[in-house]
Amino acid sequence: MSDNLKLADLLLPHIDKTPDYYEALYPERSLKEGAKVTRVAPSPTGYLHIGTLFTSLVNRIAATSSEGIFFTRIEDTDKKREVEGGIENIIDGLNRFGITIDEGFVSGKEEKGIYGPYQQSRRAEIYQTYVKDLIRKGFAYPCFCTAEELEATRAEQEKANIRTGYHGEWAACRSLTFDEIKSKIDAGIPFVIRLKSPGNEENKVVYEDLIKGKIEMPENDEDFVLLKSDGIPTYHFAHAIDDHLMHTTHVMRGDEWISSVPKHLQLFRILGFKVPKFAHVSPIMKLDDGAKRKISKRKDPEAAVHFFIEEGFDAIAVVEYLMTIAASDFEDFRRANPDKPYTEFKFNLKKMSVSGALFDENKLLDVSKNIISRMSGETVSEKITAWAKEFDTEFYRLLIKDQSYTKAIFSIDRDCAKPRKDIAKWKEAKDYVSYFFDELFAPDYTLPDNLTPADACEFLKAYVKVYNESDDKQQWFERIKELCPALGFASETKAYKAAPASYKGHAGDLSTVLRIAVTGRRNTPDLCSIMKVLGKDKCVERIEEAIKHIL
RNA sequence: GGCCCGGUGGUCAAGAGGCCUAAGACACCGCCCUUUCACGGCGGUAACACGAGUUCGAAUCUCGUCCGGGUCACCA
Repeated sequence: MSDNLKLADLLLPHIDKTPDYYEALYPERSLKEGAKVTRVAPSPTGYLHIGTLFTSLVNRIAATSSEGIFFTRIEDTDKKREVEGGIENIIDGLNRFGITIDEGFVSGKEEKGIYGPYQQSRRAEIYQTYVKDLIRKGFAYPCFCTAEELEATRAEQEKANIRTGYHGEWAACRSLTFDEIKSKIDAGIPFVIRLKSPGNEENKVVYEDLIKGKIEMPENDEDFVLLKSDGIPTYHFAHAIDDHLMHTTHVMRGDEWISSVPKHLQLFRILGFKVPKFAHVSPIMKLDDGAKRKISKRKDPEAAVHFFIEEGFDAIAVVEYLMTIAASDFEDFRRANPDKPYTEFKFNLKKMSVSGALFDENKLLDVSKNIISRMSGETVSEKITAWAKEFDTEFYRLLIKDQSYTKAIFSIDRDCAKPRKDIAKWKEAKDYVSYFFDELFAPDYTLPDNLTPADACEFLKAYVKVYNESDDKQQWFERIKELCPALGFASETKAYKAAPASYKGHAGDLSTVLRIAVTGRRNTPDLCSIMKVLGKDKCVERIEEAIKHIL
């Protein structure tokens, strides 16, 4: 038996399968020509990050556009960084944003698909089988170096101005004999398995990135770690094995991975796997003190997608905004098809930005306003109620007290040809509708400069007498006009503008007075509708109260 | 520092050698519409990082400079 075979058995004695077993276990997928199999492979280290949402969305839409498959895989190979509930946080987060998952973890607990397990910590045996095979073939070896030794090597390299890393002659354990290894193993010294890299730094590897284009880099010659001392693989190795076995056609991930591509390419080649297409997406950036930088989990609240939910952004608004960043032609699609779901958009990798976009809250707000303006009053009312239930109990109680009243409030100036666009996030709604609830009503009775308290009150007193709840919008305004002459105001704005000196003001000014009296503010949606929702008793009560304050 | 990637208005971007006197969207400003505010309409301010080259012709191709970003782990 050759040393390599003996070594393989010595290092991984419990592994009795060969790669063939798994190759047969996970057959090719039968999908239509051109279908993309994509995935997102988060590690459960915290909350769903805006960047993860973004790449998930891109992967999802790429699969959808090609009638392919999008799956999730949990990369929990680093036990130290894992957090409780990490999988739920991420997967349920994706669900919350409407990212449908065809395969893998479809919820925090439930897994679907025949290429599993979709969690790397449960795939140890698979990785080890392939590693064992690599050892047999002389492409991998055990390394017993301690962190201190590695650090010392590094220091020495830096001092001598040599490229750092575990490569070539610096790969101390590369040339260990079988007997040396055996005695270390017998002594119980922990070890990792490293790749015996056949690469040469002088050579170039070239690959075509679907987003960035042709990229040329030095070949990998680093004997990087395949299996950590706990027998769990590093990202690089797990990526190669999993994406091969799960038949991923397009690996679309954050562009921080670009520099690792030579490692991956080498791995795929040595393992005899077909190389998937790579597309590296640029991160979402943020402006910090005038400098552009990647949104960071630690510094930026908006890194956690939960932030947007709390702020009251509708999930679909965030997704649509992300789509505008993801594809430069998405806005054209949206304009041409205002009512189609974004999932019908034909996504093309070529339309993805090469450089990272700065996160633009203004744009998000705008996208959001447009989306909300297209929702029915009922939908808006339901969504706001749902949001309040989670984040503002005081508001929630008011909203559910009388649901038809709540619905009526949010239906004003909605469901029409020119719907209002003044709500961009649910958090704003409370202030926006506060005057509909006595508990929130905080009036400011300050009159515009051109109106005197006396005129205002005289008008209000007269108005109460003629107010008819069943008037339509036109009749409603007629009432105000009719009161104008007696008060010295112009019924028609044009008349006033033609001879401002002859009047104290015009009908519009008096409607402002009424608006202030009823709502306690100068700017609101259509007053006639508001008064109808409020009801005559409440309006009269408000007007009488206002008169007391104005005088 | 080595290796990669990028650089068009404040932001996102269109742009593949002549169609560029450089689209569009957001933001900002002005006007119009209008009973307020929104909406809508019209208009405006504002950009090819810099320097060489290639070419009849460069935002577009090449090189250099500068500036940003990423990466150099038993993290992903």
